[in-house]
Amino acid sequence: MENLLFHEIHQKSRLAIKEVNEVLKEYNLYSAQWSILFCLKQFGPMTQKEIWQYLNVEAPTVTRTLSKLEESGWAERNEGADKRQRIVCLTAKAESKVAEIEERVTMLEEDMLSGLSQDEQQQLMGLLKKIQSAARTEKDVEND
Amino acid sequence: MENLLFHEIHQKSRLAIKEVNEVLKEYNLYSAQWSILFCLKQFGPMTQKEIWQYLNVEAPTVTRTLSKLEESGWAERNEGADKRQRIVCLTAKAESKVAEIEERVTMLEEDMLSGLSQDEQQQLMGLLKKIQSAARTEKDVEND
DNA sequence: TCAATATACTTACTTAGGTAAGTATTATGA
DNA sequence: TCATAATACTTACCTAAGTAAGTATATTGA
Repeated sequence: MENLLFHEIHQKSRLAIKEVNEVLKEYNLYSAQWSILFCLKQFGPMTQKEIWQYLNVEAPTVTRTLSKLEESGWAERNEGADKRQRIVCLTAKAESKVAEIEERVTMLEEDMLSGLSQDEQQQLMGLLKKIQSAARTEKDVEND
Repeated sequence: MENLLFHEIHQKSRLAIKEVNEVLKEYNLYSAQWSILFCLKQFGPMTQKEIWQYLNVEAPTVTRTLSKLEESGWAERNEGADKRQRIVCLTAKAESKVAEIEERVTMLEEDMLSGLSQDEQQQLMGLLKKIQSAARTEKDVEND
């Protein structure tokens, strides 16, 4: 990565994960696991496909992370009507903890963003969204 | 990761790595390996510590990546005056290829950023830099 | 001087994510 | 109907990066 912008994005991504993990340590969780718990809290029971589509990762990533969440008693996978699907939901333990964790993580993120005004945060988001795949060059955008 | 800003940063970080890897595939390289080659091209021979400090990663990460670069004939590690240190440099093969790779990667990155004006790119950089470790809250900043 | 400490790097183990290929189930079309 | 194709998930293998602990060399201070 040599454009300084991408370098900086990569750095901040790693920093955020590191700091979130520091908070999650107390719950024996990691950032990727938390992202799934948060997802389930927000949307209720979901198939694995719905999870990886929402998080924009590949299917195997979710399979692996869910295996750990299941082992550690945060999530459950049940057979769906379509037997290929597995319906994922939070366990009782998770239900009782997720709100507390969310609060802690939100506070951390607000701290990390405390150097930016609300306006700047929105600006930042807007600018990030303009970064696109190189497969989609200027011409392609016309076909939206 | 639940603040949408951090989610977006994480997504773009992964997207950039994925696309850079696509270009590097042709050279049998990966993004982390390229970041070290680029570093050596820019600064000349360096110790491993200088590399991991510049890239802001941990020492073991550089050890591992260099082992692969050495195996595949892109980098060399020589003993320094201080025998604890290993002085890293590019091989002849690397010297002859690095400029070409840099051009390809730069073009890709420009494509990905083509939706942003020069001004917006600088804005984005400035905003990213304002994201800080939560260990450094507002009060701490005073002590700079 | 030389024992204690610090430094540079490595090793072992873990999470996170990607691709490719495999399995089981469902949907489709001749 | 039933062979073929598509879908949902899993498995195996790879890169990337972190922490903790280990090794070898260099530095420091009593």
